[in-house]
Amino acid sequence: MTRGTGRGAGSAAPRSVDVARLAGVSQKTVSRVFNDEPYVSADVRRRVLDAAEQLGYRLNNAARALASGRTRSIGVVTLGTALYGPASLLMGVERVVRDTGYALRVVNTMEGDPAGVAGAMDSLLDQGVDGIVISEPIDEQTDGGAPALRLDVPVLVIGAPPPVKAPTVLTAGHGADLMARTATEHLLDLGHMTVHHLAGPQRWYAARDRLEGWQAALTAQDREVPAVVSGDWSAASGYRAGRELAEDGGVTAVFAANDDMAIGLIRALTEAGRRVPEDVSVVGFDDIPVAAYVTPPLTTVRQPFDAVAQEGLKRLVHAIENPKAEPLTPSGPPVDLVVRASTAPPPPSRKTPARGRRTGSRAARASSPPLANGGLSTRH
Amino acid sequence: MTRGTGRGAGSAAPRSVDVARLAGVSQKTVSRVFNDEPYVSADVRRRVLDAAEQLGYRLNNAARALASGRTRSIGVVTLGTALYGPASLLMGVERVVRDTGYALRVVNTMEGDPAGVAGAMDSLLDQGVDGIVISEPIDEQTDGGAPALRLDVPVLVIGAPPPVKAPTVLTAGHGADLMARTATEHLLDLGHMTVHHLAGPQRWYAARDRLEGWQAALTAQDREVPAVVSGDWSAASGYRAGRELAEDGGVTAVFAANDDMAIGLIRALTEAGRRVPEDVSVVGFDDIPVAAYVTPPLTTVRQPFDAVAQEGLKRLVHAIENPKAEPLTPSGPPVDLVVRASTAPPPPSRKTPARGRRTGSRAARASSPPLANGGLSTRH
DNA sequence: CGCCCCTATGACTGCGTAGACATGACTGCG
DNA sequence: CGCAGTCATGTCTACGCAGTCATAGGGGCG
Repeated sequence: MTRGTGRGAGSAAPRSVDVARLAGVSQKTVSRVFNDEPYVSADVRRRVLDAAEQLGYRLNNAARALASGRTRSIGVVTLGTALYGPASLLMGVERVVRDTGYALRVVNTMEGDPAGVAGAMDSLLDQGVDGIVISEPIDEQTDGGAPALRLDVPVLVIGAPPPVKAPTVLTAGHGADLMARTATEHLLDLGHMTVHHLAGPQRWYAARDRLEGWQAALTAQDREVPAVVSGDWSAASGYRAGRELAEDGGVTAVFAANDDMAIGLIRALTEAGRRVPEDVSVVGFDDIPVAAYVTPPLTTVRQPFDAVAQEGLKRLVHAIENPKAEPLTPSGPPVDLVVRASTAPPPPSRKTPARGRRTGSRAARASSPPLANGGLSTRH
Repeated sequence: MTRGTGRGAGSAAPRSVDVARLAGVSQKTVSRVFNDEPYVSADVRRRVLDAAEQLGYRLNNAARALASGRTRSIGVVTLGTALYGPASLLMGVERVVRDTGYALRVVNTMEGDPAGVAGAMDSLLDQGVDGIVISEPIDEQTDGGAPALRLDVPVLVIGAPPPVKAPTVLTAGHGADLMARTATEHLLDLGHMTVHHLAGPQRWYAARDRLEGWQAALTAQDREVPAVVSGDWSAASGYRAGRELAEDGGVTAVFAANDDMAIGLIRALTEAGRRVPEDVSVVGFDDIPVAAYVTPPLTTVRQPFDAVAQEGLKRLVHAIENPKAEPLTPSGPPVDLVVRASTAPPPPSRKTPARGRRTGSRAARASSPPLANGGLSTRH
């Protein structure tokens, strides 16, 4: 019963007529069997499948697509990065796509890519996909009103307001603002007067979304909204931001837009002699796999990538196969704050931003303490 | 000069005949223009391109594939994980594939997936790819001699001995053993008597490769080869391993098969009161983006993912387009050890494994010290 | 008992392109 | 001046499948 993979060298690939001949039926009947069409007797179906296996027959997708007008494939536009977020999302999408019987075509966009998302989608359309998933559309030329793309296939945009015109436009992955808000509130609840924000690049919707959630949490409680420091998602940029923030003695809590930046930030703070979490609390975002094991274990917000991918794809496939009304209201992803050891109540003494400007020469005093909870995470 | 993306609703997609009619030439000439065939006058080419733009024409890939027998696409089999290594490799592959004018189809395999790599390749063959890239073939049924797959397209296997039979089988990404050896030697050079190894899952070729490099380094210098501790690439498994290793006072240096495990390991050691790098040195593998910013900054080995992808793909495409001799001997990737602060000479005193069995109750003594080099990395 | 509908199958054809071959126009050269 | 060779273009058709319609047998039911 082993799958007949490949065919012997030399002979050309068998076609459906060959199978038909061997099974003693018409080519069309073979087609019927392989498409699970009704009105095929059990006996004929058996004969056809046997013949097909014997010959090592497999449907020719090109011919199939040409004849039917559908490619049974879905294209994905992702960022060309190995960042945990985009990568996880892609993996989630792949799984769902394959489960639904579609094939996956992938095109990256690089930040700074002149063609950008438009070029990527174009490339997918060239390939004739039946639907498109856009993950984090960062468009270079977003300045003006980039002439919204017009497509003729349904589109699912993850995490951003759609820059496209298409028969169906779905969105998924909203709710990051809520999660950001929860993270910020966690810090306020611990007693911090306010919370600083280490933002991601503002061209990313995900970054803007988190920033808004942070702002909302602060203004809802009438807290001062400190100036935003920005990074580029990398730990290196978090480190740079951390050096700045370390100079401001008034900083007692920081919400970083992702875990990598949070880790860089913590390093900078530590080197500057600000202990985490005793002097400064830090919250990250994403819950990358190492978050629980860095020093100190990082309090962060877990993103439900799989759920987002699955839920969104389900709706996309539905839209592809039923070009009627767009149903299925998206379900909001659950907020999942993971509290570990990088957050704590603020230091008691200091009340007004003590402008104790520290010089770099003192930096070596750092020492990060042991963690109370042994690095295990607790959910919220 | 904006690209004419999409077409107006209602009207069907224009075909090459439509373009031909408008340009006053034959359909075949349109085909010639779009395939960059020779023997088309500049004038005609212009007219055709103008007509095509005017109509918003784009080649129909299905028809093209059917007529030519080639899909101009390459399939990739990856692990369904967001692990830094596989994800980086995928991104690298995508870029190169698109640069060479091919489309990318992706299929994941999950560890534990019954269909496994065989199923994934099958799915790609169904889609009619012109070539296949397999990244880290972990096959469940590798026990016996899994009936090697037979394919009719060239295959590039990254990081493993090929489990397939195909017209052309290329490999890339070897050399991890060398890098592992270098990492191990770095520790020996610092004065450690021997080096322990925290290995990855042995079903992964990458894991076996690194283990071999480590062994080679030790035996080349007649060092004792300690028992191997294994993990599953995750920081969590590294943490578990770290708890074991922490009980053995003789451990002064550990080479972990990837950075995530190294980070978990360091955490466990730290919690157990073993300081890194004063008491125990740790080297990782991969140089993930946060490696420079964890505490302490991680000494690790950088993998040249992009170079491997690019070099391998170049050869694959060559094999696809020239079904003749397989040329282009692969170039070995450069070893790139990044020395940071997680490695140091061994503690002076202890000469023989001082069986000073420490109890967990003392764990809270940990304290990780400041780093000399401010978290910046230095190359080797 | 005859009519109609449902099941099971086949014949024919179109999908849009590229390959094989044909056809003219032109060039260069003996 | 004529013939071979090159360039530029056209004609015809296969690629392998799924849609459409046609056909033929078999009940159910009035």
